[in-house]
Amino acid sequence: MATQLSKNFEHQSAESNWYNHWVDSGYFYSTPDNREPYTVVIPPPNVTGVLHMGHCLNNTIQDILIRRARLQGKNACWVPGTDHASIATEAKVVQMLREKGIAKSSLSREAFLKYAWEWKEKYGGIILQQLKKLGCSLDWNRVNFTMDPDYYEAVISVFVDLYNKGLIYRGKRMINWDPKAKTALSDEEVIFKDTQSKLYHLAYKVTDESGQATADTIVIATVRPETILGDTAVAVHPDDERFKHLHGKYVLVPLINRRIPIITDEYVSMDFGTGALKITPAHDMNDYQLGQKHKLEVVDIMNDDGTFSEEAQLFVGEDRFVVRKKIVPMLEEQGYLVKIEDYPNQVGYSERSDAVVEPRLSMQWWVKMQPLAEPALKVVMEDEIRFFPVKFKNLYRHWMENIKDWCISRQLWWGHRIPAWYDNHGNFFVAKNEAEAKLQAAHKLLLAKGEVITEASLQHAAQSLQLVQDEDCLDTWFSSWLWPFEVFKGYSNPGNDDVKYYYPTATLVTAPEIIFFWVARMIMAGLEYEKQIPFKDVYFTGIVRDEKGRKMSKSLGNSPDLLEMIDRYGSDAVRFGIMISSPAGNDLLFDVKEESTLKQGSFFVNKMWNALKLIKLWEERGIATAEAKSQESFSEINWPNFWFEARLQQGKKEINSLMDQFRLSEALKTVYSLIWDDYCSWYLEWIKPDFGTPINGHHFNSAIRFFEELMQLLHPFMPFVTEEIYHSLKERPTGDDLCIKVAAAENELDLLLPGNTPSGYLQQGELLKQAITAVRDVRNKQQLKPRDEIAIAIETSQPQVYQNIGSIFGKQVNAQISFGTSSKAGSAVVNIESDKFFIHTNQQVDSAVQKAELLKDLEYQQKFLESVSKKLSNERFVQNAKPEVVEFEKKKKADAEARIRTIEESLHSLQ
RNA sequence: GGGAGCAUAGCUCAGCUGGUUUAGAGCAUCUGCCUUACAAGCAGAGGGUCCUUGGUUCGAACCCGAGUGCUCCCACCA
Repeated sequence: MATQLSKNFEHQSAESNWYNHWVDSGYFYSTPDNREPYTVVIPPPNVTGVLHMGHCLNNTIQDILIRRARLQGKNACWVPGTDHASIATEAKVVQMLREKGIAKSSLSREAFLKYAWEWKEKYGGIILQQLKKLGCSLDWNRVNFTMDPDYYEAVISVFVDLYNKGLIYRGKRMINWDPKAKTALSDEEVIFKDTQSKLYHLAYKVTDESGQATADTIVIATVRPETILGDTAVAVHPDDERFKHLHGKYVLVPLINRRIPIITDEYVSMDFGTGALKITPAHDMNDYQLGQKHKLEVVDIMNDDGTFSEEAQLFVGEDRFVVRKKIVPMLEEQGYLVKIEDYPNQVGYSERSDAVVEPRLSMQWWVKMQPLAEPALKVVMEDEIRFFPVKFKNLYRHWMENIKDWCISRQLWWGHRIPAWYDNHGNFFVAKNEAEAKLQAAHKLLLAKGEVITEASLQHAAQSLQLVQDEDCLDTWFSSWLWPFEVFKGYSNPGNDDVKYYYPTATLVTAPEIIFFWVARMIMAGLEYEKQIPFKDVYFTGIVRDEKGRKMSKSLGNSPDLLEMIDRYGSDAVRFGIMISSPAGNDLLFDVKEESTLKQGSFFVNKMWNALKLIKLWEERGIATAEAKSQESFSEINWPNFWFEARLQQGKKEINSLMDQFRLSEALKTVYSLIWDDYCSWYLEWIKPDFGTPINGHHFNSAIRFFEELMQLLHPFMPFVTEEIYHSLKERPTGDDLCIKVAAAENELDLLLPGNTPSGYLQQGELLKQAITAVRDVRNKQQLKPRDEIAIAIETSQPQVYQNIGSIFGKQVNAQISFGTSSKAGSAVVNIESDKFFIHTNQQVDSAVQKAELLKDLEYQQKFLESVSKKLSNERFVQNAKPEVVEFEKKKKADAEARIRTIEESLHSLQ
């Protein structure tokens, strides 16, 4: 029965219909069973995020992997979820409040969090809805959020556990301080601006043994002369000859005459400034580290609002910039100032208040990384976890071998609050909740008082205690590092069926920029808490750039509106467009203006749609069911089917191997060309019936079966149009959907090719294609219209090769075919291998064109022969090269010689 | 400053263990076609100093050294 197909694939309605059908049929839901699991956990997008190109690439890749696993008969489980993203979300909420005229500082923590949760309820999860439009086959029964009650508890409990294991400690750290907003800033919130600064050269007096100033001085260079009041050393390079006589001596800080040591460190560069560096541990990141290394005193000369403190001795209560203005003339007056140079440098400004950021020491929480990093490095180096592409192994090793402790506290409210409580004696207690913290405090108190500790006395003492919880939150990554197992409640409910079945997960797909933030830490947490790696393979995607090579970002405004693109081109086309040029780990240029790959994608959809229309047209016109009369005619009739079968199996193997290596864009290119070139351009043309004749039944049935198999191959990449075509090809019983149709395993690929090997069919096919193309080329060059009839005489030593393809050949080039030597004056000639094709036509052949073509070919072959002969006459080549290589060169030589003979004969016949 | 990577057709990229490479694909270009699925198409064609340079080798796009240009990550230099 005839099916009415619309002119185009109507993606807008079809895509959402299919998606709903898949979800309603439960195809994306997974529960443990006896199949092999294939698990992927989504890198949780920010809860308030919206879909951008990065997500699109990342999630398309995951969907391709998951859908392929499903078609391989595995139990595919893709877990969705979102991240609370403390900094980003808090910033958005603060901005929203500011627009309403509410300052965060005017709100209590509770009131702020209420706004934040309202915001999350309103905007959270929009991105997950957008992923549905993209076709992502996520298990919607398993949505997780890093601040779900269970998850929150797991994070807190991991903190307490690591603290009890001695892996979490408190320590001072240099942070970016905003003196205007009086808050700490994360590195991401600091904007560096090019600034024209001045470099002040200051002379420090060197002291003698009694501590008195001598005439000797050492000159340092600084852009912040006001900070000299906090200096606790002067550093020089140990090999610097200019200062060797000063090693171990002391100098006096100008104006206040504090005695500080001269230290040596290779950190100091000899060729910058004066080669001598003042060290101010309290007010400079690097100085702080040097200070730690050399156990220097820390003198903090500033208050939290940027004014000078008592410690400074001078300018107490005055602003840092005022001090800078005042101190320079003072230094000059007293003879300390040697010179002032212009010096362009970068100065950090607060993203929020535009104040110049002040590096400042503060108490933070830390995770000791060394013990966690060692096993996590090992599993990657020994390929228990494989990285694609491998180049990231090096990067990973370098970082893991030089790992620094992880600062996990953030001066934010939105997130997991640090489970530490303080009493007013400077003690702190780490516990899962306030009650437990109080018990700890009570225990300590009773112990100190020497009182008897009983359950009752503890409870009693605890009741009267007042503790204050730490104000800070944990770094977002401190929750997301638990993601691969906690989405299955692996920590909160250890050893449950889900975590046993799904963990370790199969593949993690993520961006290389978070290899340290996230990937490395998940490996650590997985090994620490599940005693197993969290995933077997990590696929690093590229960075999406625009046509000018710029990273796509909101601030540049060069990120296209994805939902609009999906509306216009369809999800399949968008997926195609983004995948066709994105090899693993390589950046991918996405031409937003031209949208060329999107167009290519939608052209491809259209092409397949038209192939479907052709088959439907054949069906309408009736199918010839007559059996072949003989074995010969059976082979001849079925030759295109056998050829395509062979080609298809070859393609499948190639695609499987590419997919196994995560070479997804190449796999897609291979399917694309298999469908467009081999199936549409060659196969369908070869079986196309003559006008007015019905299609042969063997051809029709094979065409449908091949189309189904091609749709199955393409389905992971372009799920919607493939499902639609699959259903349009035939009536299907309920539940017969491409989305879950398990493909034959590679070792089951039945060739069923009678009387020949696949390579025989493939070779014959190549010959046929070559012959057709060559004759068409002659037609073009001789300006023969496709309708002009011609006759071709093939002169060949092995006519049996043409037995099954002769008639197709004749039809494709619109020619009468005969065999034998029948060169005629005025005919054109082409050479395929060592066969000659004489083309007879009623029209006058342009023999100059013919001759030129042949001579060009001849020249090429002669040069080729020359290079091969040269190689073969090189004794050392014959001696050293592998025998098979030499053999091959000999064959190349023989072939070239035969070919040259053929061309010469053809040329001769033209005379 | 430290580390990593890249450089092949106009553009985006393949080219795996050095020898089917006198280097492939897609897009773009050019020519001819409204041929009864598809002009969003069909048919055909042209297009390369494999960044430069030195070396290793019988043999280099591929391995090594140097140079040039670009990109990314980390630390952001008094």
